[in-house]
Amino acid sequence: MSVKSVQFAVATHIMAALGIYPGGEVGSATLADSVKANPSFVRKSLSKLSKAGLVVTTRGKTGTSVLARPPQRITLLDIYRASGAPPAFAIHSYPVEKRCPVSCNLKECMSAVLSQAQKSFEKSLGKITLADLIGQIRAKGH
Amino acid sequence: MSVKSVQFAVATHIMAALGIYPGGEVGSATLADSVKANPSFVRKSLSKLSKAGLVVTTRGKTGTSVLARPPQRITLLDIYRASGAPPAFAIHSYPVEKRCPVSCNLKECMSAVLSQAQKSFEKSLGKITLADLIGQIRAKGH
DNA sequence: CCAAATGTGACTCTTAACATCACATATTGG
DNA sequence: CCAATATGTGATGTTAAGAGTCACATTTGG
Repeated sequence: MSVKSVQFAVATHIMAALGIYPGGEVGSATLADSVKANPSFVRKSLSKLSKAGLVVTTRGKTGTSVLARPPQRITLLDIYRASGAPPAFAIHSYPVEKRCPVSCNLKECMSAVLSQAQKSFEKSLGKITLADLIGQIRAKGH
Repeated sequence: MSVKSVQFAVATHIMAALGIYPGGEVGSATLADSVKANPSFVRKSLSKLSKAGLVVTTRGKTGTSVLARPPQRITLLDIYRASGAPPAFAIHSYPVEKRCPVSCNLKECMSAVLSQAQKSFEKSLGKITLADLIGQIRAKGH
C-alpha cells in the first residue's frame, strides 16, 4: 500500500539547489550534476515543477531555471504535489466476495481511512517551507 | 522508487473478518475466501498478525484464529505495524556530489522531514480502532 | 497413525518506476 | 538566417520488489 518514488526527493533537491545557488539561475546540466541523476530525468522533474508554477524556465540557447517566488512562500507540500509522486497509499484490487459483508464494504472504509491519513501527512508537509529546508542545509555547513 | 503493498489492506480485512464473524473462530481457508486471495498469502499475513500478538492461532487439525483482544483495544496503527508494510516514504539513493552543499546535506534533511510525515500519518491511524471500522462496515449493511 | 490445519522457504510472475536515448522544439548570438 | 545549445518529451529497455504459487514441514485432534 505504500509507494516508493524518488520524484519528491529529486524535486526537493532541485528546488533547494535553485534556492541556494547564488543568482538563482541554473541550467539543467548543473542540476543534474548536483543530483547525480540522468539529465533527462532531471529535466522531466524540472518540467513538472515548471508546469506547477514553482519554477520559471526559459528555453533556447541560454535556457535556465529560477524559483518562481521566494522560498519562504513555497512549502514542501507544494513541491510534493508538483512532483507527481503517486498517492502514498493504495488498496488491493481483489474482486469482492458478494456473500461477505467485510469483503463488500472494506475497500470503501479503507479508502476513507487512507485518504484521511494522506491528509494528515500532507498537512505535515505544508508546515515546512523551502526556506526552512535551505536554512537546515546551510546550518549543516559544507 | 516506488512500491505498492497491499499488506496493510489485507491484514485489516482479516482482522475485520475475525471481528465480525460470529463466534470469532475462523480458519484461514474461510478468510482466503473472503479476501479472495491465495490461501498461502493469507496465511503469511495471518502469521504476522499472530507474531505481533493481535491474533491467537491454534495449529493442528482444528486450527483457527481469534482476535487476541477486543476490537475496541486494537487500532489500525497496531495492524499497520504488524502487517510489515514498507515505510510509506523513501529517499533516492543517488551518490553524493561532494562539492555541492545541497547534495551533501539534503538526504539527511529529507529523512527528518519524511519521518515526521510518517509519524503524523501513524498518529492518524492510531485514532481509529478496529471496533470503529467494524461499526462502519455494519452500518453499510450487506 | 492419519487427516487436516497452520507455518514457511523457495521460486516465478508482474508491475511500475528508473534510466536512457533520440529527437522535436525553442531561442540567442554572430 | 543559421548554427549552437538549451529545454521538452515520447519511446523503449532495465530492474527491483511485491504478489502469487507451490511444496513441504510442523502441529494436533480424533
